[in-house]
Amino acid sequence: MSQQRNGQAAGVSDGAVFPDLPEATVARLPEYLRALHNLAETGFDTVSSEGLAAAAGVNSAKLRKDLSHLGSYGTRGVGYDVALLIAQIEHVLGLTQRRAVALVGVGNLGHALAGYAGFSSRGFRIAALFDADPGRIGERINGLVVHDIARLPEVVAAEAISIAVIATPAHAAQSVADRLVAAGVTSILNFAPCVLSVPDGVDVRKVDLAIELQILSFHEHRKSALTTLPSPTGDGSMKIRPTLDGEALAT
Amino acid sequence: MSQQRNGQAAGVSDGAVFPDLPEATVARLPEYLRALHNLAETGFDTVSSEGLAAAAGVNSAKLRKDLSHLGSYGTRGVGYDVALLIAQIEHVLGLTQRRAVALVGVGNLGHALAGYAGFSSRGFRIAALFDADPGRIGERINGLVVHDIARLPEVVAAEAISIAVIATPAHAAQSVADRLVAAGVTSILNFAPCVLSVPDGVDVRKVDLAIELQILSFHEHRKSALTTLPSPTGDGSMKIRPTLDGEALAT
DNA sequence: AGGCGTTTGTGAACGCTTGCACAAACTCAC
DNA sequence: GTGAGTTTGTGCAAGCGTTCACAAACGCCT
Ligand SMILES: NC(=O)c1ccc[n+]([C@@H]2O[C@H](COP(=O)([O-])OP(=O)(O)OC[C@H]3O[C@@H](n4cnc5c(N)ncnc54)[C@H](O)[C@@H]3O)[C@@H](O)[C@H]2O)c1
Ligand SMILES: NC(=O)c1ccc[n+]([C@@H]2O[C@H](COP(=O)([O-])OP(=O)(O)OC[C@H]3O[C@@H](n4cnc5c(N)ncnc54)[C@H](O)[C@@H]3O)[C@@H](O)[C@H]2O)c1
Repeated sequence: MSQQRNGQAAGVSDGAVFPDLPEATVARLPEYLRALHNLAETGFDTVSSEGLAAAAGVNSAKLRKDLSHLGSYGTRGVGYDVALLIAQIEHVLGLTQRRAVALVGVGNLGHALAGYAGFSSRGFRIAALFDADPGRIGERINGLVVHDIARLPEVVAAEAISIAVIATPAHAAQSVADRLVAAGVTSILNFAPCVLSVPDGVDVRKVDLAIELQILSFHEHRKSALTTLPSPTGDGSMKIRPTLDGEALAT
Repeated sequence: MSQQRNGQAAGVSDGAVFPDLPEATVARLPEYLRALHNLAETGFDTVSSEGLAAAAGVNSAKLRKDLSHLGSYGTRGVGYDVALLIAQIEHVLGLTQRRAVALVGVGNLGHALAGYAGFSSRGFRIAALFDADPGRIGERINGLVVHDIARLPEVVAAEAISIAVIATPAHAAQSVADRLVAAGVTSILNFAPCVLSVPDGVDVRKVDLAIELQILSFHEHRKSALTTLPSPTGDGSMKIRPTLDGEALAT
């Protein structure tokens, strides 16, 4: 309603905090945010839905509908104010303050994550590292010391940690998740290839590299199968390469 | 139709190769496959849709509908033959032969990926590593030598690579993608936080860690906002902790 | 002030996805 | 062989997400 511009959170906290934002929209807001930051660095003050949609790689109608869920922050005939929209999305995503994140499992992958600069530039701070290997405990990585996993409750409470990343082997992941939940963590990002069971109220998202590759593999499989059948409509845009699968031929 | 059991691909390649498999189903097949492998190692010969659904973390009706798209590979009153279903899903996903994957950008993350054992156990083989940094070229990682990115066309052709992983900084990713496509790669898994533009016929999937965390952050934000309002239905399962956001209070 | 080109916000239609519920099909015991 | 119990495969309806298309709103130029 009132358009005062006292930094972020301009006249938004007057109602509920978007209890019914569609999940698909939530998943895209971070993409818009990244695109907006790029635009801001490039010097843009405003951007049209068409322009932002292109930068984020989505349909412009979808973008407008997504943003309309947050309220009316665009100006017809002009577009969206980049800085205002950044502040608005960051507010909705709860990024107005930097969130503390715990990382459990400082192995191969964990080391890379611990040293990743993209965390802090996008609203997060790795606040603590944990491992169970006595040989790893005490090691310093990027200014952080690796704690014994036994100290989880203590450190989680002290650092006000609510989000954790699991980068342990799969066989340890459920046990780690249980301990995280017991320590008060309510959001988990899981890199181990297994399903985690957690109580209601705890969110889990997973990243499984092999699954992504297998989905790509399916489409590769489908593409190479198409080259074996003469296309009824020779569209010409498909590059016909010798099939590497050689499987449909084996019948 | 005919139920001969000549290893994998039993009487399937007689039609088209699943041109209309729903995308949501394709994304879940790898989950089922992983769960099935676990079950097979645990000694299960058959599994019910209920059991497999629980192991994969999905609804059993959804699982049955997904599998029904592949054909009838279950036995009513019994369940699914684990080994047969594994072979079937692997066939559909195009995993009957190990696929060669190129990895571009052997930095922090790339090192972890290059040493990851989960690739080879799930149908893939890292066939080549590439980087642009002269200091990195020639380095040996896990038995593989890091090639100059300039040798991309040559190596991609020699190793029959159709899938590539991009683990370079974001500012280099589009250029790398262009070179990959030019070299004949038709599927890309992108870890750089940026949108890639590729021609039709090339598939891109992205993994963005910060996006996952920001989605979790949204739900954290929503949860902590709920604790400030007295819940109309005190369900008791929600653990009320002092709000760490302190933002809804600032109004 | 008024008209014109531009862009947002959104109603409505469409397609995809999910979940229920149940008949058909199978095994096993006797 | 028959009946009881179990589990698959699927029609159907409800929900969710996407896209189109357009009126309302805005800036700008005259
Ligand atoms: N390396 C990759 O590129 C990659 C890619 C995708 C997924 N993953 C998955 O990420 C996970 C980690 O992979 P990695 O290559 O880093 O493995 P890793 O073996 O190198 O590291 C695992 C770490 O977890 C620690 N750990 C084991 N049990 C623990 C416990 N109970 N509590 C705390 N810490 C414990 C180990 O001490 C070790 O430091 C695995 O599940 C793997 O499948 C890895
Ligand atoms: N490190 C992580 O945990 C992590 C997590 C999520 C996403 N990412 C993303 O993954 C990417 C890599 O991250 P990183 O931490 O490994 O960065 P890094 O700087 O450690 O490694 C990047 C590597 O890419 C190489 N490179 C640069 N330009 C190249 C080009 N044109 N062709 C080929 N190689 C090139 C560099 O020489 C370097 O070896 C980044 O986009 C990052 O945002 C990293």
